[in-house]
Amino acid sequence: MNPKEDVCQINIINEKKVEAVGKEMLEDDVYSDLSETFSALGNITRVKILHILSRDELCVCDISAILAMSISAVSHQLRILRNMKIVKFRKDGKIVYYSLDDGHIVQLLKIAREHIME
Amino acid sequence: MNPKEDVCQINIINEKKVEAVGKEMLEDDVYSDLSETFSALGNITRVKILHILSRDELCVCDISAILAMSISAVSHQLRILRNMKIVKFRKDGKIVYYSLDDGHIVQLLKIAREHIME
DNA sequence: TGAACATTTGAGCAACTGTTCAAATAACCG
DNA sequence: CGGTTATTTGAACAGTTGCTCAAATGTTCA
Repeated sequence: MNPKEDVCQINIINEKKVEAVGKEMLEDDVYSDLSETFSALGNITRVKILHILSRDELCVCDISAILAMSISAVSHQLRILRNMKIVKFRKDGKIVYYSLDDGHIVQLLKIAREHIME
Repeated sequence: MNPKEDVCQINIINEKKVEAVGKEMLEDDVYSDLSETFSALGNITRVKILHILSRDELCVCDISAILAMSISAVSHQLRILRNMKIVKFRKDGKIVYYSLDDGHIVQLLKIAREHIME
Protein backbone atom coordinates (compact mmCIF):
# COMPACT_ATOMS: atom_id res chain seq x y z
CA MET A 1 0.00 0.00 0.00
CA ASN A 2 1.24 3.47 -0.76
CA PRO A 3 2.11 5.17 2.56
CA LYS A 4 0.22 8.28 1.57
CA GLU A 5 -2.99 6.30 1.20
CA ASP A 6 -2.65 4.78 4.63
CA VAL A 7 -2.23 8.19 6.18
CA CYS A 8 -5.24 8.73 8.36
CA GLN A 9 -6.64 11.66 6.42
CA ILE A 10 -10.26 10.62 6.22
CA ASN A 11 -10.64 9.17 9.68
CA ILE A 12 -9.40 11.99 11.83
CA ILE A 13 -10.94 11.71 15.25
CA ASN A 14 -10.48 15.24 16.47
CA GLU A 15 -10.10 17.58 13.55
CA LYS A 16 -9.57 20.72 15.63
CA LYS A 17 -6.74 19.27 17.64
CA VAL A 18 -5.08 17.88 14.52
CA GLU A 19 -5.25 21.24 12.82
CA ALA A 20 -4.05 23.17 15.88
CA VAL A 21 -1.15 20.87 16.65
CA GLY A 22 -0.30 20.50 12.98
CA LYS A 23 0.21 24.24 12.74
CA GLU A 24 2.65 24.18 15.64
CA MET A 25 4.94 21.65 14.02
CA LEU A 26 8.45 22.92 13.38
CA GLU A 27 10.84 22.45 10.47
CA ASP A 28 12.06 18.89 9.99
CA ASP A 29 15.60 20.14 10.57
CA VAL A 30 14.78 20.94 14.19
CA TYR A 31 13.48 17.45 14.91
CA SER A 32 16.37 15.98 12.98
CA ASP A 33 18.95 17.90 15.04
CA LEU A 34 17.15 17.00 18.25
CA SER A 35 17.03 13.30 17.46
CA GLU A 36 20.68 13.27 16.37
CA THR A 37 21.66 14.89 19.65
CA PHE A 38 19.71 12.33 21.65
CA SER A 39 21.11 9.53 19.49
CA ALA A 40 24.59 10.68 20.40
CA LEU A 41 23.63 10.15 24.05
CA GLY A 42 21.83 6.92 23.26
CA ASN A 43 24.69 4.49 23.73
CA ILE A 44 26.05 3.11 26.97
CA THR A 45 29.68 3.72 26.08
CA ARG A 46 29.05 7.35 25.17
CA VAL A 47 26.96 7.96 28.29
CA LYS A 48 29.81 6.58 30.38
CA ILE A 49 32.31 8.78 28.56
CA LEU A 50 30.14 11.83 29.25
CA HIS A 51 29.81 10.93 32.89
CA ILE A 52 33.61 10.62 33.09
CA LEU A 53 34.13 13.95 31.36
CA SER A 54 31.60 15.63 33.64
CA ARG A 55 34.10 14.86 36.42
CA ASP A 56 37.35 15.80 34.74
CA GLU A 57 39.12 16.52 31.50
CA LEU A 58 40.86 13.31 30.39
CA CYS A 59 42.87 11.87 27.50
CA VAL A 60 41.74 9.03 25.27
CA CYS A 61 44.03 6.50 26.88
CA ASP A 62 42.83 7.29 30.39
CA ILE A 63 39.20 7.13 29.34
CA SER A 64 39.82 3.74 27.79
CA ALA A 65 41.52 2.61 31.01
CA ILE A 66 38.52 3.64 33.10
CA LEU A 67 36.10 1.96 30.73
CA ALA A 68 38.28 -1.12 30.19
CA MET A 69 37.72 -0.75 26.48
CA SER A 70 40.06 -0.53 23.51
CA ILE A 71 41.47 2.86 22.64
CA SER A 72 40.14 2.49 19.13
CA ALA A 73 36.59 1.88 20.32
CA VAL A 74 36.77 4.89 22.62
CA SER A 75 38.22 7.08 19.89
CA HIS A 76 35.42 6.11 17.52
CA GLN A 77 32.83 7.11 20.11
CA LEU A 78 34.63 10.34 20.91
CA ARG A 79 34.52 11.25 17.24
CA ILE A 80 30.73 10.94 17.28
CA LEU A 81 30.53 13.16 20.37
CA ARG A 82 32.95 15.64 18.80
CA ASN A 83 30.96 15.79 15.57
CA MET A 84 27.83 16.56 17.58
CA LYS A 85 29.67 19.33 19.46
CA ILE A 86 29.02 17.51 22.71
CA VAL A 87 32.68 17.25 23.66
CA LYS A 88 35.64 19.42 22.79
CA PHE A 89 39.35 18.63 22.89
CA ARG A 90 42.74 20.23 23.21
CA LYS A 91 46.06 18.81 22.16
CA ASP A 92 49.06 18.75 24.47
CA GLY A 93 51.81 17.24 22.39
CA LYS A 94 50.66 13.82 21.34
CA ILE A 95 48.09 13.65 24.10
CA VAL A 96 44.52 14.72 23.30
CA TYR A 97 42.45 15.89 26.24
CA TYR A 98 38.68 15.72 25.97
CA SER A 99 36.11 17.64 27.99
CA LEU A 100 32.42 18.51 27.83
CA ASP A 101 31.65 21.25 25.36
CA ASP A 102 28.95 22.96 27.43
CA GLY A 103 26.75 22.67 30.46
CA HIS A 104 23.65 21.43 28.64
CA ILE A 105 24.94 17.88 28.55
CA VAL A 106 25.26 17.66 32.31
CA GLN A 107 21.73 19.03 32.60
CA LEU A 108 20.43 16.41 30.16
CA LEU A 109 22.11 13.61 32.11
CA LYS A 110 20.71 14.98 35.37
CA ILE A 111 17.14 15.23 34.14
CA ALA A 112 17.26 11.85 32.44
CA ARG A 113 18.48 10.35 35.69
CA GLU A 114 15.61 11.94 37.56
CA HIS A 115 13.29 10.50 34.96
CA ILE A 116 14.54 6.92 35.27
CA MET A 117 14.54 7.09 39.08
CA GLU A 118 10.94 8.23 39.31
CA MET B 1 43.88 -8.79 19.78
CA ASN B 2 42.04 -9.59 22.94
CA PRO B 3 40.16 -6.44 24.01
CA LYS B 4 41.37 -6.85 27.58
CA GLU B 5 44.99 -6.68 26.44
CA ASP B 6 44.44 -3.49 24.50
CA VAL B 7 42.96 -1.83 27.54
CA CYS B 8 45.30 0.97 28.37
CA GLN B 9 46.36 -0.33 31.75
CA ILE B 10 50.09 0.18 31.47
CA ASN B 11 50.12 3.50 29.70
CA ILE B 12 47.93 5.57 31.92
CA ILE B 13 48.82 9.20 31.54
CA ASN B 14 47.34 10.59 34.72
CA GLU B 15 47.02 7.86 37.28
CA LYS B 16 45.43 10.02 39.96
CA LYS B 17 42.64 11.25 37.72
CA VAL B 18 41.98 7.75 36.45
CA GLU B 19 41.70 6.41 39.96
CA ALA B 20 39.57 9.29 41.22
CA VAL B 21 37.15 9.21 38.31
CA GLY B 22 37.15 5.41 38.23
CA LYS B 23 35.87 5.38 41.82
CA GLU B 24 32.99 7.66 40.89
CA MET B 25 31.67 5.38 38.17
CA LEU B 26 28.18 4.08 38.80
CA GLU B 27 26.58 0.70 38.21
CA ASP B 28 26.30 -0.33 34.57
CA ASP B 29 22.53 -0.44 35.02
CA VAL B 30 22.42 3.32 35.50
CA TYR B 31 24.29 4.03 32.28
CA SER B 32 22.23 1.41 30.52
CA ASP B 33 18.95 2.99 31.61
CA LEU B 34 20.23 6.44 30.68
CA SER B 35 21.33 5.38 27.22
CA GLU B 36 18.07 3.54 26.62
CA THR B 37 16.12 6.63 27.58
CA PHE B 38 18.16 8.80 25.23
CA SER B 39 17.87 6.18 22.50
CA ALA B 40 14.11 6.38 22.82
CA LEU B 41 14.40 10.10 22.04
CA GLY B 42 16.98 9.50 19.34
CA ASN B 43 14.71 9.10 16.37
CA ILE B 44 13.06 11.82 14.34
CA THR B 45 9.63 10.20 14.33
CA ARG B 46 9.62 9.76 18.10
CA VAL B 47 10.86 13.30 18.71
CA LYS B 48 8.02 14.59 16.55
CA ILE B 49 5.52 12.45 18.42
CA LEU B 50 6.77 13.83 21.72
CA HIS B 51 6.54 17.38 20.45
CA ILE B 52 2.97 16.69 19.38
CA LEU B 53 2.08 15.17 22.73
CA SER B 54 3.66 18.10 24.56
CA ARG B 55 0.89 20.17 22.98
CA ASP B 56 -2.07 17.90 23.48
CA GLU B 57 -3.28 14.42 24.24
CA LEU B 58 -4.02 12.69 20.92
CA CYS B 59 -5.06 9.33 19.50
CA VAL B 60 -2.89 7.16 17.24
CA CYS B 61 -4.86 8.02 14.14
CA ASP B 62 -4.59 11.77 14.70
CA ILE B 63 -0.85 11.54 15.37
CA SER B 64 -0.42 9.62 12.15
CA ALA B 65 -2.43 12.28 10.32
CA ILE B 66 -0.22 15.06 11.63
CA LEU B 67 2.96 13.16 10.76
CA ALA B 68 1.63 11.92 7.41
CA MET B 69 2.82 8.46 8.36
CA SER B 70 1.14 5.08 8.47
CA ILE B 71 -0.78 4.19 11.61
CA SER B 72 1.28 1.05 11.94
CA ALA B 73 4.58 2.92 11.91
CA VAL B 74 3.28 5.37 14.51
CA SER B 75 1.94 2.59 16.69
CA HIS B 76 5.31 0.81 16.61
CA GLN B 77 7.07 3.98 17.74
CA LEU B 78 4.47 4.63 20.43
CA ARG B 79 5.10 1.17 21.80
CA ILE B 80 8.78 2.01 22.25
CA LEU B 81 7.89 5.23 24.06
CA ARG B 82 5.34 3.38 26.18
CA ASN B 83 7.85 0.69 27.14
CA MET B 84 10.28 3.37 28.24
CA LYS B 85 7.54 5.03 30.35
CA ILE B 86 7.90 8.18 28.28
CA VAL B 87 4.28 8.30 27.20
CA LYS B 88 1.14 6.97 28.84
CA PHE B 89 -2.24 6.17 27.32
CA ARG B 90 -5.89 5.88 28.19
CA LYS B 91 -8.55 3.99 26.28
CA ASP B 92 -11.85 5.55 25.36
CA GLY B 93 -13.73 2.76 23.66
CA LYS B 94 -11.66 1.71 20.70
CA ILE B 95 -9.75 4.97 20.65
CA VAL B 96 -6.41 5.08 22.48
CA TYR B 97 -5.27 8.51 23.63
CA TYR B 98 -1.58 9.08 24.23
CA SER B 99 0.06 11.77 26.36
CA LEU B 100 3.42 12.48 27.96
CA ASP B 101 4.04 10.48 31.10
CA ASP B 102 5.83 13.23 33.03
CA GLY B 103 7.40 16.64 32.78
CA HIS B 104 10.99 15.46 32.40
CA ILE B 105 10.54 14.80 28.71
CA VAL B 106 9.53 18.37 27.96
CA GLN B 107 12.56 19.54 29.95
CA LEU B 108 14.86 17.24 27.97
CA LEU B 109 13.49 18.54 24.68
CA LYS B 110 13.86 22.12 25.87
CA ILE B 111 17.48 21.74 26.99
CA ALA B 112 18.44 19.77 23.88
CA ARG B 113 16.97 22.55 21.77
CA GLU B 114 18.96 25.13 23.66
CA HIS B 115 22.04 23.01 23.03
CA ILE B 116 21.57 22.75 19.28
CA MET B 117 20.79 26.45 18.96
CA GLU B 118 23.94 27.57 20.73
C1' DT C 1 66.50 10.73 11.04
C1' DG C 2 64.12 6.80 13.21
C1' DA C 3 62.00 4.44 17.12
C1' DA C 4 58.28 4.87 20.37
C1' DC C 5 53.92 6.30 21.63
C1' DA C 6 48.97 8.54 21.47
C1' DT C 7 45.46 8.82 18.63
C1' DT C 8 42.70 8.48 14.38
C1' DT C 9 40.83 6.22 10.56
C1' DG C 10 38.72 2.73 7.29
C1' DA C 11 37.05 -1.80 6.24
C1' DG C 12 34.44 -5.48 7.64
C1' DC C 13 30.95 -7.80 10.07
C1' DA C 14 27.33 -9.06 13.50
C1' DA C 15 23.63 -6.95 15.87
C1' DC C 16 20.05 -3.57 16.03
C1' DT C 17 16.48 -0.22 14.05
C1' DG C 18 12.51 1.59 11.51
C1' DT C 19 9.62 0.94 8.11
C1' DT C 20 6.05 -1.81 5.34
C1' DC C 21 2.78 -5.31 4.77
C1' DA C 22 -0.48 -8.62 6.30
C1' DA C 23 -2.88 -10.45 9.87
C1' DA C 24 -4.66 -10.33 14.65
C1' DT C 25 -7.17 -8.08 18.42
C1' DA C 26 -10.57 -5.33 20.49
C1' DA C 27 -14.54 -2.29 20.80
C1' DC C 28 -18.65 -0.37 18.91
C1' DC C 29 -23.15 -0.58 16.53
C1' DG C 30 -26.92 -2.22 13.69
C1' DC D 1 -24.17 -12.17 15.80
C1' DG D 2 -21.46 -9.80 11.75
C1' DG D 3 -19.45 -5.67 9.86
C1' DT D 4 -16.79 -1.69 10.67
C1' DT D 5 -13.25 0.86 12.77
C1' DA D 6 -8.97 1.81 15.81
C1' DT D 7 -5.10 -0.14 17.16
C1' DT D 8 -1.55 -3.68 17.87
C1' DT D 9 1.50 -7.13 16.46
C1' DG D 10 4.96 -10.09 13.91
C1' DA D 11 7.77 -11.09 9.99
C1' DA D 12 10.68 -9.37 6.68
C1' DC D 13 14.05 -6.46 4.78
C1' DA D 14 17.08 -2.44 3.96
C1' DG D 15 19.74 0.72 6.40
C1' DT D 16 22.44 1.96 10.50
C1' DT D 17 25.45 1.17 14.49
C1' DG D 18 29.43 -0.27 17.36
C1' DC D 19 32.85 -3.06 17.78
C1' DT D 20 37.55 -5.22 16.16
C1' DC D 21 41.55 -5.32 13.53
C1' DA D 22 45.12 -3.39 10.78
C1' DA D 23 47.11 0.47 9.02
C1' DA D 24 47.89 5.51 8.89
C1' DT D 25 48.89 9.95 11.09
C1' DG D 26 51.17 12.96 14.08
C1' DT D 27 54.24 14.15 17.93
C1' DT D 28 58.22 13.57 20.91
C1' DC D 29 62.83 12.62 21.81
C1' DA D 30 67.29 10.36 21.46
